[in-house]
Amino acid sequence: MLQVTFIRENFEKAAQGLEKRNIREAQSLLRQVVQLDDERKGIQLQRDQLQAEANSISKSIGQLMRSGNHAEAEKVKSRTAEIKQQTKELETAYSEKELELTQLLYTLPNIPHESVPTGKSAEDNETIFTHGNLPELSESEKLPHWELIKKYDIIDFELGVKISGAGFPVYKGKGARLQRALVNFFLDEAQKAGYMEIQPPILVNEDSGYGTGQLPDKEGQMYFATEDNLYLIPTAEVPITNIYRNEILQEDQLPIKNVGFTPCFRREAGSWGAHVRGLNRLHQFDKVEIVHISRPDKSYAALEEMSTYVQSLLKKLELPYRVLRLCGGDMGFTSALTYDMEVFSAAQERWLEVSSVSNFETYQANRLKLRFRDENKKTNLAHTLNGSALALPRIVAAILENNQHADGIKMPSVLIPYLGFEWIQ
RNA sequence: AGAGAGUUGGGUGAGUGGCUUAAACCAGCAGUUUGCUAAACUGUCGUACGUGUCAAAGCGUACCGGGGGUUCGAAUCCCCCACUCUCUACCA
Repeated sequence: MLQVTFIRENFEKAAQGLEKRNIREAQSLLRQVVQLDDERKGIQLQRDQLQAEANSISKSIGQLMRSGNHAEAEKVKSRTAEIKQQTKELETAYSEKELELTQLLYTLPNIPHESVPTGKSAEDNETIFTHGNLPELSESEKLPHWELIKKYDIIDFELGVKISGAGFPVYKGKGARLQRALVNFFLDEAQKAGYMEIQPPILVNEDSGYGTGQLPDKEGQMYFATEDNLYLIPTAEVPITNIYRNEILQEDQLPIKNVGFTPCFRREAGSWGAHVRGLNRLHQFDKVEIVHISRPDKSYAALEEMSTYVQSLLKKLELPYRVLRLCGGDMGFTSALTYDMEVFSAAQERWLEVSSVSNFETYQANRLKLRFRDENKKTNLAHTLNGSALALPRIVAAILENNQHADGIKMPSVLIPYLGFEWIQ
């Protein structure tokens, strides 16, 4: 969530930022924040002073008791009743005010970076880079991936329905090998690029959900194990970033670069439609995720590094792609700047999002209490960033569609050492 | 899953209702001494919010696994929860 001190010191900038996200009444919402915080401070001052008085009375009672002056002690005691009552009231008022403030802050998204274009929807996103030529398939060799996987019997949706339900495909034979090859390729590349590999839990507790911002708003998106109060992760971002929750890092530990492979689980309630056939949207899918923890002054350089890295993967896989800078209306709630990487899927003739790389600045770190100690030994909130590198299903869809021939599908050469075969036939 | 024992600062670890402002030691940091290293000595050493200030120092409040309660006063007593260890059971 946003920091109140930031809002106080950058009121106009914050208001303009929220307006870029099409939030009406941004000024008035921010004024409310400042006012609630003022009220909170006022109550805290009264409460603390009263508490100080109570503490000193208690101490004097202790001294009287020790010196055996019980009568005097009893006398002083009687005076504490009123203070106690008042303290209790102030304590309650303080908690209420703090809760009210927090709840208001939870409703405010991150302030977009100045380079974020204004806009309402995905149509207003800015294409900043395009790479590769769009493949031209003949009409006879233009099967969408949901037909190709049947033709070659490599991914089975019906079987998934039998075992689990819609959106839980079963990967078979060369389909399963392709999954494993991609995961290993992505992890090896990340290691070469200086990332430390993490294998995190894929069930997380409530605190972790709040830390990275999935809670309180998006609990409907996560599967929940009620018996144990644990959520199935929607992305490895959650467990990996929460490693650093409530930590004060030393400056020489930064930047932190982690990579993790996990399955991801999303309920996707109510988001099914014409465009989500086949591998385009699933309840369970595999993803390799990269996470950076950075000094504030280095975080945008880190974002560019991540973007370049993700693009290098797409180039090696020989997939045509484009990079979008998301507009204010399409950007995720917690992000300050997001690049989406989309690959072209030749039979569907659509761009598919395969990675989303974001800088959250201090928005997550504030909830996470993720700080670092700077050269003056002061603690500051760190910046968190993450991105997919990469999400598998749509990559698989594009590889299958773009490389299809009449007699089989040719695998990208970079994967062949991992696969042990060149063609799916 | 059952029984028992635990959870105190970066680490070890004392502390069963008020001289605890959480001892002591180790590690860390700064300094003194010193051919160098080591050692010794001195000092310092938590977080958050508030207050104060140009900034700071200082001061106040809270925090001893988390939450609630008893009390004038809680690390200490009571209740709930989480986690750790040991034994038993089970299991890959």
